[in-house]
Amino acid sequence: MRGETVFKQTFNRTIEFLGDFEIKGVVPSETILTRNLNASRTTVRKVLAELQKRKILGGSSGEWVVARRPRSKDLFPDSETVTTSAQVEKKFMEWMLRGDRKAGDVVNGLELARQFGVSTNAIREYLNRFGRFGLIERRPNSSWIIRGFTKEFALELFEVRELFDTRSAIAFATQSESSPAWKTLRKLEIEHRALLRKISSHYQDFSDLDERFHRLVNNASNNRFIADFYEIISLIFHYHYQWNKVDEKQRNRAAILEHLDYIEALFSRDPKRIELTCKTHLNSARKTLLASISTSAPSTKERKE
Amino acid sequence: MRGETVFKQTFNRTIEFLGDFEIKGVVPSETILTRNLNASRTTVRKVLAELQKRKILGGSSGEWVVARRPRSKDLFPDSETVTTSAQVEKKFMEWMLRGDRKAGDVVNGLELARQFGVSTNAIREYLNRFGRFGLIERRPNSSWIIRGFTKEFALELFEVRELFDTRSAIAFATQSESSPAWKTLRKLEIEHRALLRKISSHYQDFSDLDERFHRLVNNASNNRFIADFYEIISLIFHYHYQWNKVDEKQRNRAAILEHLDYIEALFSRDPKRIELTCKTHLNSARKTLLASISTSAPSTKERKE
DNA sequence: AACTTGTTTTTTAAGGTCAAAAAAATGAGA
DNA sequence: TCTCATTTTTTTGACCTTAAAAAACAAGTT
Repeated sequence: MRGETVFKQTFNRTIEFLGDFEIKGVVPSETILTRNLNASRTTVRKVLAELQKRKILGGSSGEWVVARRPRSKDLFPDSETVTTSAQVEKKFMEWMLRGDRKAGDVVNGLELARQFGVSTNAIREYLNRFGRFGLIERRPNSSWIIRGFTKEFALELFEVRELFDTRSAIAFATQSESSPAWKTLRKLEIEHRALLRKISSHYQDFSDLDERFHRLVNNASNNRFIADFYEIISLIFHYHYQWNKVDEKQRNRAAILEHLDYIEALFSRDPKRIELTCKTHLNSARKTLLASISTSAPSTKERKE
Repeated sequence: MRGETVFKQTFNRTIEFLGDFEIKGVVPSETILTRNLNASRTTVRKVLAELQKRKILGGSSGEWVVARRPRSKDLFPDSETVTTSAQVEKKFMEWMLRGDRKAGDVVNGLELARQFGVSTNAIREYLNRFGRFGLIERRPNSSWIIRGFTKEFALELFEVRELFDTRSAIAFATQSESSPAWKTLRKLEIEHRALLRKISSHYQDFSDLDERFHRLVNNASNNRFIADFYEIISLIFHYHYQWNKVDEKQRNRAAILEHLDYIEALFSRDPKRIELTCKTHLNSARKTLLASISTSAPSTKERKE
């Protein structure tokens, strides 16, 4: 059966939303809530009913009024608001990137299902979607096998990334002066400088900034395949950097400086300069990733062709 | 329940395989059959049992002997040997590319399942895999929606293709002289010339040749993401060209000539020339594809952001 | 006249179970 | 070490239940 995660998520979001309201403040209409909370009216109504039951909302139907300030106790715990698929992703990425997976090993769907506490269906669906990330490979009528988070993987990933990023960067520079992207870029530049100042304590904030910056540049290409590919990059980096803490502060500081060069180049609109700064940045990113990949020997169970 | 398509496929393949044997010829061991037929031993044994039942094989177990020549009547009909997933692909592509799908329309999994005569699971699995082709888009907790086989799609597809193909072509040219790819290329060149001679009657053979040629070049890049992307190209072209018969002979003739130029450039190993011939070819391919896309107006049901 | 909301009904996707087919492992004998 | 018989696991694919979305509609509001 379907879980109630959507309802619980929406419920929590509603409580956050109501946090800004005064006691006896009138709650907006269902339609407006639906839009703001990004859920269907059915779900919103269920949430409202629950809020009334808990005496957070009062007033007769037709006009809801905040009866008491919601407390953090009212929130559903995080553990109940993650969908199965999100759980699977997290657990699978951990299993894949942190576990000592060797090229040629088989992925046992049934075992994963048991291990993760989800149905085989959930695993199957995830594997199908994850397939395009290039870390596993399907053998028809048989299991998936692991290609591994290897040096080759990183090199191939960066080969394509370089092609796409340089292209996007040039496209970015040729946008019209009035494009809102320029403003966003300026904001990001300021954020970069701000982070640089408090780098020693906040260096962990970089990964988010990094993602936003590259996504902005990539969007300029306006190409779904390039955008799609960036999903792969994001996922890999998101999980991998979570666990790679070696020299993190140092690395992030260097990356910020590279970004600033890159941003300046974008503002200059000089293609040569853009290409240069972009490549410089990607080169050190590649180096970092490669350095973190343990050069483990291939499994004894070699893949049969 | 699972169908018996693998068994039936293997059965047919076994019969073909036995076609070369004499009456009373001894059949190879199960292990060897398993290797040759590309199936598991379990399936092979099931096939052998069936063959005995039909008196095609005789002799007591331990050593099978051909008892009678298998007849084509013994084969399972093709309709019973296609897996569900293959059926879904074919039907879906037809539905997607031939049907009058508008951007913004929703994909109704349930209805497709009914229409195609398969389970909803099969559809869901296919959609998940098909998602990366960029023709449909997922909305969480809701249906997939159609992005459409539009002009933009073709342009974005070719933008990436151009990046990848030129890169692969250069990589191809820098392969060592001893690489077997050169021999394959020479063979393909000969095939191209042969086809050119009998173009008026055999022009339909081009699509296969086209695919093999481009795949060869792309493989030189040795990059899983580039290879993966070529799967998209292949699928689109495979289905789309099946139905686009306008000026086919003419188009194919022109394409062969372009290929020959391209091949010659590859042999010359001159990067400039390679890039030029490659781009020329891609430009006309793009033109052809664009021309075949009906410039249909977007659906009235506009997609809500 | 567009926008609410209460109510009800219909559809659809998420996510689970289960049976059978196919694959893989095990064992025993030559 | 290669064979085949038997047993165990795993994948495939169909089915089923329920949460969520969506749609429909009357009645009330701005």
